[in-house]
Amino acid sequence: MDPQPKPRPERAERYRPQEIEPRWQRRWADDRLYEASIDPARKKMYCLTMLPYPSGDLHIGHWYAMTPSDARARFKRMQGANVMFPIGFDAFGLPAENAAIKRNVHPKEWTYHNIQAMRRQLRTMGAMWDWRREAVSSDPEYYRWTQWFFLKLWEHGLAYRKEAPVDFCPSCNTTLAREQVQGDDRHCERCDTPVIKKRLAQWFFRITNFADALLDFSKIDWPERVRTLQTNWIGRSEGAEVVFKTEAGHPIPIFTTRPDTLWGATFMVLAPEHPLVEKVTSAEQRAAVSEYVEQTLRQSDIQREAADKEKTGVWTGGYAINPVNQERIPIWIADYVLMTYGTGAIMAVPAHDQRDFEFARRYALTVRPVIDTGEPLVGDGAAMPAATVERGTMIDSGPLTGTPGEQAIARTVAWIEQNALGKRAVSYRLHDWLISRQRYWGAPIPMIHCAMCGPQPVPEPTLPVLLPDDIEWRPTGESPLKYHPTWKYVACPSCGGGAERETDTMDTFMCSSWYHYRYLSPHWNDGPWDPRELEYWTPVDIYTGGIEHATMHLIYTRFFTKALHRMGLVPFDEPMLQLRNQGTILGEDSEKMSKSRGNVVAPDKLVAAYGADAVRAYLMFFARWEQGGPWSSTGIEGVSRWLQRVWSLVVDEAPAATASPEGERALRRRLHQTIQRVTRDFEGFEFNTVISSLMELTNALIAARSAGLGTSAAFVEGVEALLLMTAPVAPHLAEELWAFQGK
RNA sequence: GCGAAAGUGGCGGAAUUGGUAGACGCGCAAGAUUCAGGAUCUUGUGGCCACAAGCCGUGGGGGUUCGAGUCCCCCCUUUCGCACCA
Repeated sequence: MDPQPKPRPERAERYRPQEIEPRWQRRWADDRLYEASIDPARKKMYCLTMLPYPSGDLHIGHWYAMTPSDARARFKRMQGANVMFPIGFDAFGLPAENAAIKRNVHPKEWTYHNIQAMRRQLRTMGAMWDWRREAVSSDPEYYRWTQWFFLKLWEHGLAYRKEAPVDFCPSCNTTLAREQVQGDDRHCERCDTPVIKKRLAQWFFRITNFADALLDFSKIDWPERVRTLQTNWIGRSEGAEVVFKTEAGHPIPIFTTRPDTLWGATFMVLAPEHPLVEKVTSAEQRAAVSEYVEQTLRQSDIQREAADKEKTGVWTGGYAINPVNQERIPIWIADYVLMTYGTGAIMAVPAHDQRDFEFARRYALTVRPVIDTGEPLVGDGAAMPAATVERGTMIDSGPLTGTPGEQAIARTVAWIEQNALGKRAVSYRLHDWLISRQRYWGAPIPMIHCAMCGPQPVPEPTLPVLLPDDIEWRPTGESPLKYHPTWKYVACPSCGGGAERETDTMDTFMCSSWYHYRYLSPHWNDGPWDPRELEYWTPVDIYTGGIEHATMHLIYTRFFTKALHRMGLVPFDEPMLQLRNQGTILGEDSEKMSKSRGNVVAPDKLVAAYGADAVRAYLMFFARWEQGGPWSSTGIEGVSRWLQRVWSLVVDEAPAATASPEGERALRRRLHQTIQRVTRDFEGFEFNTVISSLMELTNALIAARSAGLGTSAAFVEGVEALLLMTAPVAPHLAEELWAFQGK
């Protein structure tokens, strides 16, 4: 090291981020510094942050998600990894269509205009985006492959069409999107009529085929919270399916987790929508049953599923036969039984299930204990205060009477199977993924309906099925594609006869399930990706974004990759090896930021006032990243002052030198402690302590310089290391000072 | 109701493995500079106490230990998740 200070180039003496930041951003772009290319000699690192929806304005939440992710990607790059950090837009979706209806702008125009604006804002972050890899999900060259994947899923039996209930307004005579149904009484947003559920043929993906695979997190390092959310969402229960029969002989399969209580079933309950309700209802009960069913159909799921609600139901007049003891038991309908879980029918065992117990008490139905839990038993159950749900010895249970609690379920299941009354079964809360949207601004589902041949896939070479631009906005609630004068009419690819295109589009979560693959080669025309890029870069090494997607995007994308793996398209079955979630940034009043509250923090203004580096550093400093917290306008000034101090540390002349081997030793010690801590904390996404360690080092260097060590080797080393460690956080400042020092 | 996590100054938050609690920053106070304000710099800043000494102090109560923010038990509070899932 040269102990003499270098002659300093003419340069502004004050730190002016607004002047240096655009200059370095241009320079990095000109040098193609962050364009990542395949390099087998280096360790690759695919760093991914969730792609934004092009709402038209980048808010502070985007900065909070993206800039610390960028800092970590930069840290990895400085450690020698070949880092790819791409960006793109999740560009299909409802807001574009709403803008079209409200303001008469075409969704395409609205979307691409917003993308332009957001690209500009994204550039001000000073992030190491590899713009060559940018992908926009509404580009035909993108959705061509979204459609292609749909066809692959169809070919492999993972896509299917089935009737499913949708919200329907009986007055407007149309289906409604979820957002168009309002209020507790679930009324139509246009005419205030309460909506009803209507069955409509829609497309599904068989995500339930992967339910057990999705419960296995052993290959990925994802936060516990997300794993719990997904596990609960999938909701796996083990038990048995047992087939009851109506008196007329119609089978009624039921699912139970407590087959050991079969002998205690004193009635059955069907969901009001259950297809057998019609058949079992007696003439005398028909009126009461119809009324109850209609009433239920109007209720929202939330109302229906409120646990504290008093249980209601109606007897159908029909009876079923319990297959284990041939007992004749009444069949009821009640809305506490859900058509969407299990088989939509239950055996009710009031003695050992609290819900059945409450129902039985209300309607004076028999309660018969068949499990001895050690509590004093009351013969016929009439005096039980509540259901006993614990395991215990089976009593009054025919051939299995006396079976101890630990073996009760296993033995009963074996007995059921031997006697062909049912079988071991697993039930999930997770349902198949409904991907049909009665909307325009999405990827058209590439299927053709032929009256002769049934649903036919659009032939691959003719993809993409392009969205027509000339669309009329009618307030129908149905896909505008349906009303296009010509678009849907095509020849059947199989028989050549007249046929119609599917007019629904795909859920945008389909587009975002695979975007990390399109980033590899966004303009590749021979497939969804360039296989060489796939081989080198995937899977994603680190994924960052909000936890609000835990049971949507983050489940869908795992399903998607597992499906691709099963089809042999990718060699792994998890898309992202490591996941980290940032918290939420609140307004200065500790409330959620919202325009109506007026507590929104605009990053553009902050950049103008303090520079991107200060915004980046403050977002990393003010709270634990996973936790988030309220914004502070004075807090960012503190961080800005720190950057000013780093600036003057490098730029200002040092005072007269004094030799101090002791002081140098202490400084080196501090430096190496800092290096160790900063490395460890970057590794663990603990950005707040990265910054505080850097502040401490800065303060120590300032103190050392005042003490006369400003020209010592230890000081020069310290400043150099400080700039290197600051670079991921405040890249523009670090570049400028590095250049200033003539490095 | 069930499950999980967390409670540290006026505030955001630090404290590898049990080893000087409160790093770093905000705020506040005093001083310097300034016509003034702002900005900047210096010093101080957990509580009690005039100061020092000293004592107290990591939600509350008990315990283990030479030593507890950290480990164990009970209670309180907050946040998050699930919530008729048969």
